[in-house]
Amino acid sequence: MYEKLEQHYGYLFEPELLDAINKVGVPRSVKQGEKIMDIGQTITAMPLLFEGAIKILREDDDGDELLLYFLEKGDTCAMTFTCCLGSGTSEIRAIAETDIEMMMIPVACMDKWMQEYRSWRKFVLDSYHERMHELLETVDSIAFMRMDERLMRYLKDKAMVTHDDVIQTTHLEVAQDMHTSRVVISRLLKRLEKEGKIELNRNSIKVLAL
DNA sequence: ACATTAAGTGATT
DNA sequence: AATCACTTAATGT
Repeated sequence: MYEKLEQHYGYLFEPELLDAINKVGVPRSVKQGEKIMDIGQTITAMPLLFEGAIKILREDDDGDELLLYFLEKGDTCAMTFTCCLGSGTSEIRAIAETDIEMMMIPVACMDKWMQEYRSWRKFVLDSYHERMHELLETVDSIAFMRMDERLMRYLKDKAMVTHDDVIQTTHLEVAQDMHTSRVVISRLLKRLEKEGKIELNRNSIKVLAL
């Protein structure tokens, strides 16, 4: 496990910190589609991602979902930071977009290391900043972009995090992530295909314009 | 062969 | 852009 830690975070953290992480961190692997965290659940640990991607969702009153952003290797979840200061319960849902390998760090350590390690402090602050930025981009896309632009952004994003230009999904799933109806997505996808930006097949979408 | 699920389409708001 | 109603296509049993 230490090798993975060093491989993915060695350039960020000093050896002592890597040791400390290795000591308290609990390795965890999650299969694709599994729920990692749900709304209202108490947060006890923060994830350090080694492999795979996680999608972060918000839920409305009717139980409909909305994709906020993806987490990738080297990322960590900003929600865990806020929980340390506030309620301790999650405001978001996290689902494994692909198979995941990560390490869970107890929130207590996370707090302690903030004072002890400059590199950790920088890592946490940078991550927070990055998440905030991504969140704003998502807000922008919802508020200012047309649906077709938004859809294209979604597809590119998804292709990016899975490292595959062929996205395995259904129109319905896309619609739910974007909080719209399947019919709308089907129509837009059809149009994007005619424009030569994507290729459609049952249960898969190939993104050409990367 | 039949049921189920995914995707395409016209019409209406 | 959302919803309804309906069709067609693909896939599982």
